Amino acid sequence: MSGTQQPAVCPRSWAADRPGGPPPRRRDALRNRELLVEAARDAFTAEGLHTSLDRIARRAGVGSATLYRHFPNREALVDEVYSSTLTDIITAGDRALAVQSAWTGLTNYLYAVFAALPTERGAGCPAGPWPGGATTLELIHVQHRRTVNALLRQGQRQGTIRPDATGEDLLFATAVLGRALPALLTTAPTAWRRPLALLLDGLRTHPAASRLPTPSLTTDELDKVLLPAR
Amino acid sequence: MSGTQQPAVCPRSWAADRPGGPPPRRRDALRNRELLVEAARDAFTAEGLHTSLDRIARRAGVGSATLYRHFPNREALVDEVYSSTLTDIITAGDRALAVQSAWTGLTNYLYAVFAALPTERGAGCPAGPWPGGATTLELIHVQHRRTVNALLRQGQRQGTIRPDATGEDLLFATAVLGRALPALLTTAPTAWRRPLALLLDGLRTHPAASRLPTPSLTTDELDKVLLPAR
Amino acid sequence: MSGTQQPAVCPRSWAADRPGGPPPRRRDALRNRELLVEAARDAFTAEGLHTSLDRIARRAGVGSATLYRHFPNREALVDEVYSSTLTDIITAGDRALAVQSAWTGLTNYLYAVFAALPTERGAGCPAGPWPGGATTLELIHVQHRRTVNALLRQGQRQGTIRPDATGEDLLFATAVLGRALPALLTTAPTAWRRPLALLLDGLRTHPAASRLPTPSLTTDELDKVLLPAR
Amino acid sequence: MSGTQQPAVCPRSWAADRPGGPPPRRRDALRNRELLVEAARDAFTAEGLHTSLDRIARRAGVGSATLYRHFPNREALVDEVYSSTLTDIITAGDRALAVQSAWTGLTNYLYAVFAALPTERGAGCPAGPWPGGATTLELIHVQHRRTVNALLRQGQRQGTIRPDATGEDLLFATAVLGRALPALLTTAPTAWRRPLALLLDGLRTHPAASRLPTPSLTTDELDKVLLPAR
DNA sequence: TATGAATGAGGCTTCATTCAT
DNA sequence: TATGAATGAAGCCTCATTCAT
Repeated sequence: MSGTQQPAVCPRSWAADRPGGPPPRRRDALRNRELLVEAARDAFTAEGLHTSLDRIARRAGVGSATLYRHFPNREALVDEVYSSTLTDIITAGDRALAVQSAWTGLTNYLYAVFAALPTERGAGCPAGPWPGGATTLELIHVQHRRTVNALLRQGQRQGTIRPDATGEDLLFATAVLGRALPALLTTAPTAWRRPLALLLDGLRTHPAASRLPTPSLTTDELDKVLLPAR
Repeated sequence: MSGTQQPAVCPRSWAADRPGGPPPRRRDALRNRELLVEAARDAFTAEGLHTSLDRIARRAGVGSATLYRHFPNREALVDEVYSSTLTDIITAGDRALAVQSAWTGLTNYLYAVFAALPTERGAGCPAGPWPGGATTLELIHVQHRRTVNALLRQGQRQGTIRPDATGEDLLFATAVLGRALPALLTTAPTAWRRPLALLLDGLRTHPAASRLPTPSLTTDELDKVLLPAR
Repeated sequence: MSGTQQPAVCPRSWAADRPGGPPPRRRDALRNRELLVEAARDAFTAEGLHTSLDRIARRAGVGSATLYRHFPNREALVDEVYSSTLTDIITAGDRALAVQSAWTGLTNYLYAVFAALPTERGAGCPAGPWPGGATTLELIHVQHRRTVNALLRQGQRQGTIRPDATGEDLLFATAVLGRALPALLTTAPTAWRRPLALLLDGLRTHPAASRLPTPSLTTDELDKVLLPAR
Repeated sequence: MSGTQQPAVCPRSWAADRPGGPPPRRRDALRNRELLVEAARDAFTAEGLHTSLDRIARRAGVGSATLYRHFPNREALVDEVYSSTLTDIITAGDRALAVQSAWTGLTNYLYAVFAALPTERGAGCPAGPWPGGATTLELIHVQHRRTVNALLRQGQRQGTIRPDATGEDLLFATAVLGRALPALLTTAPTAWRRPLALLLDGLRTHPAASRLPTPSLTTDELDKVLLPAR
């Protein structure tokens, strides 16, 4: 997604080469920090944002106090985990707003957002409601809202999006779909494309003869995705 | 039309008049059982399937041990709570399959299902993945799948539903939307209608000029629904 | 001290014989409650109001969750432990205010208060500052202040107490002395009488030829009392 | 008059010019040591003898391991912090013993001691019991005892101090009052003078018409001093 | 050497489950 | 039988102390 690091949206990435910032961290500490973020990403994706921090620490192979040294509370960890996603989403939003056709922009944008969420280099997707104070998640939400609202209004002016749809409709629908992403991750990581396409088709004024992308989930995959998590 | 009680789908409802079953319970025991199921329904709907069982017992005004006497584990309770919904869903499915137009049937069916979930006499909706082994929920899923698949195929034969959609598409989308119901309950209990309508519009071959039902969520409502849970 | 139980000041003693109140507790639960209060009294007295609640539970021979069942937080426990002391102090205050000579009243009152604190049937004495929210301790403080202020003013009007002393002087001095009581408990439980007598002698207008009460601490006792606690 | 440094009472002050001791430290090491002692003094005074050592290190701007390098355990740090106070106390004691009137000497001495405790160049005052093995505090106590005993006996011989008072009485009383100093520090740093004056008035044989020094605590100040520590 | 980092133990609190009455 | 009570395990978090750089 976002090839270049945008400093403005990367509030915590204390890169070691910043001259005026805090002194460069120790090698092993950085390694541990990485391990923790990875473990947290996995855990958040697999078990939701409310997993046991102790378990995250164990997963990362460090003591729980080490986790707390790096991240004074759950929110700080959440923020860190999702900060790269924030970058991606802002980038995708800016790009979409620059496109002539709002419809194309919206389509591209939503695909980009969903693609950014649950990948190994992206950030995973928060399962369920998130704990208060996680400012990165809130920023993501705010940015997403800004972009979606702008594109929607523009599309309605251009006549490609049904006039009775609201930003809230789209935001709610994408949030709901987004929450299902973790369940897809291991089984069918791109399966979100089809419901998204259905949603978009339902949203436009003059549906062209669109084709649903990616193959459908199989029955077994659906079972895996929906039935009791662990 | 399966108006009559189907034993096969009522695995635990030890009705007092079953001849071969356990002996008829004392009046107060039955009363307690009822209270527990009610309390559990409310609690599951309000706080998700992982609420404290202690709190459910207190809500019901009985001791926690009484809860365990009636339901040996959480799953048994979950099953019982959702068993009535199962009946509703089966009924709605049978009714839908009897309709000429599969499209009309499907539409009616889905609205009926969602309407059945979060009501006081229905069952509420499980928030998030459920604990292992909850058989009633699985049965609901099986029945739902049967109905949806049948209607979908029929609609495609009748030319009203896009041919590239699969049952899995629809099942996944409705499951995902269903998981968002609890969050809507207190704020906007019918807000699911609009995303459902969008989905259906995206699903049909020749979209008539449909109108989205119910007013949209407001921005504030959306925030309440999506932002940090309490 | 207060021979008869005064209901008004005994907010938590849910005696089993109250008809309209909560149902009588189970025998063993009451026993556990007693054990916990005893253990807490000892622990508070010996190690201050900030001891580990876990240790109190262990001392009482119950699981820590049992402690929390009986007392939802530290303050509730503190309140319970010191509620009987509150009764004593109020009683002593009322009695002192009824005496003609404010000087006699004050003397008797202070001796009574200190006697009520660190005894086996009294309540022990909070070592150091107490955690917020312990309303019984605050009530004790309020009552004590009321009584001391009244007696002091009266004594000054009667000419027996030096006019430049304030209620705050006396309250501060007694609080400071009170905080030393736990250290005395095991070694010389009445040793507070002599500093109290000195204080009172310093407080009166025409010091009669008073004698200090009780034998003085010995050198060894003083060491035990002052040197590193445990 | 012990104006000069007395080695016997300075067990840990590894001055750089001691011949037989450890080799002279590097300049920055000495600096760090100073910083640590300062930080510890502040922290002990403000938060009691049980503050987090980590916080002391951070306050001093050094790593926690540096603290441990300089002071192998908490007690060593406590000792060092209070060693300068020890000097003050010895000095004041010697001066007092040289005065003709034991009463005057005692009075001056006690005021000097209390004045020495909570100042920036003095040492602050340990709040509550101190951790085992803090030898400087013990030395302080020994010296204090020596002085108080001598003055008391002398005063009793001179007829100015009541004959039934013992050194232990006075030592206990002053210790108890001393423990309250930290609480006074921020609110009313000289408020100890009034209870001390009361005590002394209670102690002398023919009380002259003394006046209590400093204004009394106000009600609000008393509350701040006594009520729940944050 | 001085440091930041790591850690294990311990305190607090809640909860699912079992037990004594 | 139904109950309130008890419990142990687990999560959160902090701190004294030790370790690797």
